[in-house]
Amino acid sequence: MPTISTALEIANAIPAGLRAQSRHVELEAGEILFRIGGKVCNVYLVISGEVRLVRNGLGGAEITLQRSRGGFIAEASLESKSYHCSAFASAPSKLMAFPAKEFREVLANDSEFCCKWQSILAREVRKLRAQCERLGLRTAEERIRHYIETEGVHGVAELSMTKKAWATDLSLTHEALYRALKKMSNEGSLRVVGCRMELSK
Amino acid sequence: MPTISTALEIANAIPAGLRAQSRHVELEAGEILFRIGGKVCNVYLVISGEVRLVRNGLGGAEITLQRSRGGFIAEASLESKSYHCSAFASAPSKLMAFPAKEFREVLANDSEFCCKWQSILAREVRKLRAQCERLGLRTAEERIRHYIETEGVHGVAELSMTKKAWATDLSLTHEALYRALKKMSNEGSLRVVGCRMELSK
DNA sequence: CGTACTTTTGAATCGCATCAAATCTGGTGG
DNA sequence: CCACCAGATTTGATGCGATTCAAAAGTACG
Repeated sequence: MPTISTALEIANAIPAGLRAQSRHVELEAGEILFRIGGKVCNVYLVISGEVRLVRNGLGGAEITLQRSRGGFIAEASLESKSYHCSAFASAPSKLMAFPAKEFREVLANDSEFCCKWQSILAREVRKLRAQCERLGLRTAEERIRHYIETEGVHGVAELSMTKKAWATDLSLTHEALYRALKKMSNEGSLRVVGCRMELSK
Repeated sequence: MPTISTALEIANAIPAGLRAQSRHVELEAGEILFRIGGKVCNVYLVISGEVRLVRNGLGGAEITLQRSRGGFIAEASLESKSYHCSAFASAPSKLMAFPAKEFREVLANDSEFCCKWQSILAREVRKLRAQCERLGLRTAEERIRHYIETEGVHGVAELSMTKKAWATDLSLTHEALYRALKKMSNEGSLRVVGCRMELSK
């Protein structure tokens, strides 16, 4: 079975009947997708851009629960009547909206999709755990190595994004990332060819 | 429905028939649970201690994919024949071992458990995403605030661990955590009473 | 060709890690 | 009950690495 990871691959795993009921949603930067407390009408799949799930903390500070640049958001809301957080686009974004009611029904009745859905969730769990470990590393170099080792194959990873966006994923400033890459290149521990990152030792 | 989060609550969500087939496993620090490439015989639930999933990177460096101090490990292995990583106890640990074959069968045939399993996975996903966001924050104070806001209720969190262990969760040294807590207490933005953390502004 | 964005480099600053050591705390055995 | 021990908690001094602010150079695209 092929690996399911990108948003479009996930979209293809969804039964045609349900996919036919989906709407395409486009949001400008800053536009709100749903508000905390609102009725759960849809489950969303982020195709491009960036959507943030947030809650207001004490003193009005905004707490980000999740930043999604691809994949499902609000899946957990399938189990509840109202949203536990708000969502807005932090960049121009494209999404697919699936009606929650029908999604639940398909999940309950289509055992094949049920199985695939579990697979999607399990994969997401594994990916997130690796990301947590990566973010727990203290230096830029360690995070870079960890990324290439876990996201790549045999010490080689092909970036599907700009280095600047990669820096955000690694929770580094782009300056810190560029400097670390150069240092590693100079030391000979990494070869950088365009978007191809190759660990050498 | 009550929130399922601790390892024991998860254990209780498992059908009695399957639970009856589980074994208790105790590991000393350093003991190996399974090796990469080995046949997937069991799925494990970490009750106490700490288990790490690791792979060898290039040059022999060990890459940690996950550190679990409670909850399932190797669920993703349910879909594969052999383990994609190795696992060992990094502290004296207690686990429950469920036979993978039977686990798969129950998951396929017991629709109630199937539903609950999805719920467990979805909850894990949500928790991990919040943790990723937290680890992406740059300062000790921000991570502390984020933890209390997301793991607590109305700005109040009761720690179920020592502050030292909390520091590990926040990916900080215990010294950095202690200092940040004191600074926040002095500034009046946090009240610390034993294990009770209360944000005030 | 111009504009927007990424990539790159530099200098100053800040916060955390590290190493060291003292104090406190809960639990154990004499 | 008290001495003792292991671990948690706390404080101090120092250094390193990332952030921040600034600016220049490169690049893709209309």
